[in-house]
Amino acid sequence: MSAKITELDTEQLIKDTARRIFFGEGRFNATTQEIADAAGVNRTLINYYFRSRDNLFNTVFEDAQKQEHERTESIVFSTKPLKEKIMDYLDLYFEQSKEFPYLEIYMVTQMNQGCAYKDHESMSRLLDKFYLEIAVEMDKGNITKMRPEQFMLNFISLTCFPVSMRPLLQETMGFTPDGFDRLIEERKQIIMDLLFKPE
Amino acid sequence: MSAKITELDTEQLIKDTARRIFFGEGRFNATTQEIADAAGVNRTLINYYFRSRDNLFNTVFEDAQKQEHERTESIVFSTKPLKEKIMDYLDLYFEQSKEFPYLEIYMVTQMNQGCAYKDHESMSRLLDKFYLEIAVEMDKGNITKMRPEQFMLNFISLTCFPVSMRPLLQETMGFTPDGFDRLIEERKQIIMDLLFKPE
DNA sequence: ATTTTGTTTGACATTTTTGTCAAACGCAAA
DNA sequence: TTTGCGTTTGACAAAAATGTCAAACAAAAT
Repeated sequence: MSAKITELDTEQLIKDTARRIFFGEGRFNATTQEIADAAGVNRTLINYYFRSRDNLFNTVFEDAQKQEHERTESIVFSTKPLKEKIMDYLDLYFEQSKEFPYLEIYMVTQMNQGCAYKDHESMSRLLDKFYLEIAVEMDKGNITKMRPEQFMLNFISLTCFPVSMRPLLQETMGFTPDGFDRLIEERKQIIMDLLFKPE
Repeated sequence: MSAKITELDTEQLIKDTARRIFFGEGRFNATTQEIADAAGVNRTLINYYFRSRDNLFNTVFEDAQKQEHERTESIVFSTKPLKEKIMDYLDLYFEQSKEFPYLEIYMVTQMNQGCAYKDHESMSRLLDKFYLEIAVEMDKGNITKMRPEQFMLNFISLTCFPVSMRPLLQETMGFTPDGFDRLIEERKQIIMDLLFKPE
């Protein structure tokens, strides 16, 4: 019944390192050895704390999923008007994408390998709330009328794609890392202008 | 000096199968055994025709890159007006995405693992041409003024993201496969309306 | 000081995946 | 028929990655 005080929990250290390698560096099939090395621990500890490699992967995956969900929830269920919520989300997303640019892509590949989404319940509550607010703004004439799902897709696409596909886009479109950062920063305003009608 | 007439070239069959597994099913770390099985050939043939697994992967990757590039080129360098080019691209993209939804994601992960983009030369010619046409339309007042790169990003994001992230979106947003197909089909018009000002 | 408990380690076993090779095969040319 | 040649195969070797285990260790509890 200890819990080691000397340094940060080894278990957490392994998780953090794995997360960085997966979502930060995009090295989705890093070996347990590589993760252990990066964390500066013995590889066997991965088995000690997480039975198997698969288990570590799932744990890290689910943690990230949960965290992202919570952050989104706290924005969507705040009392601010929709427009501000969307700006908040843009800030949050572009910020976290600096640390973990590959998170969504990883989720897609996982999703595809039979890893189902966990919390349908709360996700659909979140979507319902969001769709409702969108519909209201459409009635007020602040947003072009369309199915709320389409608005949602527009919003997410414009926000996430440049971040998720950054390596590809940066390479093919011929940007320097700095240049691309500036491009992303500029996008906040451009996205808002696309989503909402001018006043 | 034969070239086997009985059935399609084995070499091509392997390539096609690998392509389907990578880009069609998103199983990016399929083993050579799995690919051979899917193609209905002996695994050793992969080594016979493509020396190594890596070599097969690269070949398939470069072929796809080249093919996509050619198709894009033929649209961008056609004589049609910009608006029609963009509609053509939407059609092309949504069509091919039915067969290979994971192509872009695969490229991103590859890109990240040190696989550089090949044909910078012709890509930048293509982009220049495109940017020029966009600028002209902006002057005419048909497109909201912004950096052409941003317009490009908007266009690609709106088009590619829903396709690339389909497994994730479908799952989290609670769509049936058919429902999502309809959503995608509806998007063509929605994207056009977002990109161009109403006449 | 000794025991206990949770952690860490290295050596080893197992499993998975890839690569090699000689022999078999089938077909067309000599 | 036989020879030559590209293709195909299964058995085997090698490599890479994961998982297990007993023993060492270190710190707290007795």
